[in-house]
Amino acid sequence: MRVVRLLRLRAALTLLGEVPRRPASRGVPDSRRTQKGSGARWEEEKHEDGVKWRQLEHKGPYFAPPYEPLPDGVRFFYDGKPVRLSVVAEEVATFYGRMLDHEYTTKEVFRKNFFNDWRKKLKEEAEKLQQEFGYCILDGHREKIGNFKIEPPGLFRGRGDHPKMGMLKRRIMPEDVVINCSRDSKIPEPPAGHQWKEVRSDNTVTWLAAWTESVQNSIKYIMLNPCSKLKGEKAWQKFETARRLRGFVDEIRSQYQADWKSREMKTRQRAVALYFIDKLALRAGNEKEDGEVADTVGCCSLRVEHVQLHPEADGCQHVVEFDFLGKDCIRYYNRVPVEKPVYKNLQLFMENKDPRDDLFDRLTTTSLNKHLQELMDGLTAKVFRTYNASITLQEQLRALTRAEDSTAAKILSYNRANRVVAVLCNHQRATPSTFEKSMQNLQTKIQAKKEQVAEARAELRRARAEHKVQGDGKSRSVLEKKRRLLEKLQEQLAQLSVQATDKEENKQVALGTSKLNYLDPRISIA
DNA sequence: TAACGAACTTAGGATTCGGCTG
DNA sequence: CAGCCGAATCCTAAGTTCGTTA
Repeated sequence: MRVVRLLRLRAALTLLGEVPRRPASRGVPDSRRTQKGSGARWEEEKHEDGVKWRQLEHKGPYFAPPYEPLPDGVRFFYDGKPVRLSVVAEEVATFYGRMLDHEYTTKEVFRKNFFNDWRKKLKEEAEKLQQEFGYCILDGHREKIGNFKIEPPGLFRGRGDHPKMGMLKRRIMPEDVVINCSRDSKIPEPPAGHQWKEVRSDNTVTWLAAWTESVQNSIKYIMLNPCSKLKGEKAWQKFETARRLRGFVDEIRSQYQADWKSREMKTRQRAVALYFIDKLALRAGNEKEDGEVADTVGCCSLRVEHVQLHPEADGCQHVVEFDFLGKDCIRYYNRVPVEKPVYKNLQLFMENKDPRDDLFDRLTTTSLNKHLQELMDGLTAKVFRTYNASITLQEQLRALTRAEDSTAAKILSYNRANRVVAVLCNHQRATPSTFEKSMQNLQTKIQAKKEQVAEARAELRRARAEHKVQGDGKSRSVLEKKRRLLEKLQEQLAQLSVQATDKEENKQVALGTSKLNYLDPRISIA
């Protein structure tokens, strides 16, 4: 399966072609609101600065029908909860409902067949929606949209200790939605009896529709799927920037090391922060408005209470202990030995401060990124995460694999390398709810295998004794067979315990995020 | 220059899919 | 051949970055 995926990636990559140059200026070009000639060929596209498309046509977002109470006596429940059904699914459900009194419905086969077909109907409908609303035409090509459904209303549940949890996320109506498409395209039809808030034609942005969400008052967008050319090229550029960093990183490192001794406090703080971003792959850490969102931090927003200094720990000198909640309220806990000047600087930064004070009080993400921009065109804090994730993957793969390995061995090594990256980036997950059970199953298997091994060992001993007595060819071949059996079983046992270790180590590590966002596919392919 | 806002990427949990196994 | 389990996909929250505005 994974091999197939890589092949697909390869195909996608060869399609990507030349990487467009980054626009020199991000100012709004003249073409912002005007329609330039359409129908240009895909490969020959050369957009002016900041222009994302020449032609964009789509059906607008899909609005799920609003809830209407069903007439008395017509209610559908699943697992004790009322469910809302589409017209078709509802009709099929009534077919079953009409037969409730009949003894058919007590028959397992009848129930199963009905349920399977009913589910098929729901699936068909999802496919129909995907076909109708799930694609747009961008510069003459049909592209998949990432999220074409308007988010349904509900109670907001932020992550972690969110001050706004439980607030109502109100229903979005067409009157809330701004549509973005080509001026000369077929303007999407709003649902019957409604109007769009606005229809505009801005080809300097990539979104197709947008609305303001009612809990945080932020804008939500409908955008293209990651497999689209637009997103693919952007991802390609991201990895190109990370690759370029490789040529600068040595010098950047010597520079920030030198800056640890700068006379200016601001520079020292920046140098220590950058060291953490580089070495530990911490996020930039923008300031957040408190009371509006959960209290989480990144590098620049670390507070004194988030670090502890140990002159000596774990047999190392100058150990820094980090303990804070990062993005999505995922805990970051790490003890790292650092260079002496870093340690001394941290002592200095923490002097005469309260636990709630900023560790880097002279530093903001803006000033840090401004500095990085001067060191390399396009360099920002997050590039270090991409760079370090990709370089780590490459090094791990180099160390773990050799060309003659079997595909299975390569996949295992790839997963190992992937895991090292996920740990670096602190990509965690909740231990799966099924973990205990499946681990138990595995342990049972291991136990059984151990018994088999013991049994085989005893049999081998017996065969050996037998051979000593008999000394003929037949007893020798029995002995050999027992020996091979024992070896095979021992190998299987080893395999199982590796599996168990793997499972245990993986239980809290999420591999998907790094695979998706940080690992340059070209490294995987190579 | 700080605050704000827009646009885009990155993230974990829930849900669905699909291949494997006993 | 169902039932299990990990992977893929969906969903949308939570970040980063950069331009604009006060």
